[in-house]
Amino acid sequence: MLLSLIDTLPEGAALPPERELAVRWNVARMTLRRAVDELVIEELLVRRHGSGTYTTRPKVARWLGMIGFSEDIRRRGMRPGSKMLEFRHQKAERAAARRLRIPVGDPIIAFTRLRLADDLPMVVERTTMPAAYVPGLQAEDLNGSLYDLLTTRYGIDLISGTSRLEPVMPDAKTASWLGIPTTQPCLALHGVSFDRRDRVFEYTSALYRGDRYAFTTELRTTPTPRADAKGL
Amino acid sequence: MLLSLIDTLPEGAALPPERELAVRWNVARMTLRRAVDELVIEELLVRRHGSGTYTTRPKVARWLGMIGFSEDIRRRGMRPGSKMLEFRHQKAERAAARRLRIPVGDPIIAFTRLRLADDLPMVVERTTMPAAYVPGLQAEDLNGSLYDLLTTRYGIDLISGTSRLEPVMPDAKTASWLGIPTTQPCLALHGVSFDRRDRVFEYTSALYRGDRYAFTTELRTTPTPRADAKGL
DNA sequence: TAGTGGTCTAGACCACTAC
DNA sequence: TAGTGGTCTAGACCACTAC
Repeated sequence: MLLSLIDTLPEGAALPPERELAVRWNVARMTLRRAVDELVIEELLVRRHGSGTYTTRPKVARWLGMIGFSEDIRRRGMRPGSKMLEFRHQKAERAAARRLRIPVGDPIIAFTRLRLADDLPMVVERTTMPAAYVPGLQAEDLNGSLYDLLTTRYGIDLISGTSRLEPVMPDAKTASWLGIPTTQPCLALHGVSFDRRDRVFEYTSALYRGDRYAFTTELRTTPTPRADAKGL
Repeated sequence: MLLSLIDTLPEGAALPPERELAVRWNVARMTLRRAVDELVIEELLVRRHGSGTYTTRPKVARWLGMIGFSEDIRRRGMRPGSKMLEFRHQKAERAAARRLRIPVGDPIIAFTRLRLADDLPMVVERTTMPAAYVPGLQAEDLNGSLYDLLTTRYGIDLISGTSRLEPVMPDAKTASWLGIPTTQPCLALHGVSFDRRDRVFEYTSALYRGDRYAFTTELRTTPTPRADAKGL
């Protein structure tokens, strides 16, 4: 019954309150909750304490290990935001071409966004991708999750990636965007994402506020290997 | 209470019936069951319908995502090294006791080591563990891999852990150990490791040279949906 | 402060096991 | 068939959200 109900709702919509559903379906609230528990584990629903229970985004493109900023912030119980700082069409110079595995001079799109969580600046993110992969992409399209956009508009799923973390000092411009002094160390994350055809789809360099954004890993040897932050 | 009880039982032993434990601990049976549920998920217990609930037998698997410094350096094709900077027996103050989940005042061992790769300083690592877990441990034993030592001498496998990464500036002493200026940002890694009994076995704080030691992750959405380097 | 999810209770009956 | 885990009930109160 829950699944049928979810089917009738748009993504992100609130379910009726647990008490109401329990009465409607003539079960105890605890019983209803156990059913909801299962769908929460399957990530079809998310609970927000004191607020409600909500449907999630479509399952096709659901990031598992690999999630974007927006989704990650949501899972942390905050509201993601985005502010476009720069958006440009340009030609790939040598470094970009090598990273993206395209010919020098091919058109690329490069943009820089300030990403926020509950309106607080968290990270400055610069993304570069071949223009041919995202025809018609406009700056205005990028005020939310890039991954969602790729999936919904272009039917593209980024299925793997590599990234590297390093500590750096921010330059003056980045520091002012993030609202921190230039003396405060940040975490730089450089990464590439691949799509199903093993194309390098995008290259990202991001500078995170180290004081606000904790990178954590959970490691387990059995039964299902969980993550692999080399160096542990 | 369940964890303590499990500690007293051999592997594969039956727990007392749920109804009995609920009465003994003065909770509703459903409440007890929820606690058992958690340990079943963690694979410390298994249920057998109509029969009972049992402690599990040790797991087969070895290190996957979780490897120590020595092993990691070897995999990178370098020669690991270690230099003891400090080694002390002391009593757990409140913070340490809470982290290690032991009573305040219990004896602990704390040591700080400089770890090298091909004789170059890479990281200053401070480890704290309950003294009772490693009887007879001497500073001289710790010139190599701690994990190897735990396995070979004490028969202990650390099977899971969590860690957190953040960018920090080194203090003067640490900077001089690492051979860097105090103006160069480093990566701090704070982590705990658990053994099979879900005991917190050790707590580590490490400061890595960001310029020499790259933290990388590889993420894949398929086939095993577990990887979870938050923030990627 | 009203409304939401989060947790717990004390009891009932079902399903399965071990004999 | 006695004893075990599995599921459900109807209610209570707590914690958090959104206003």
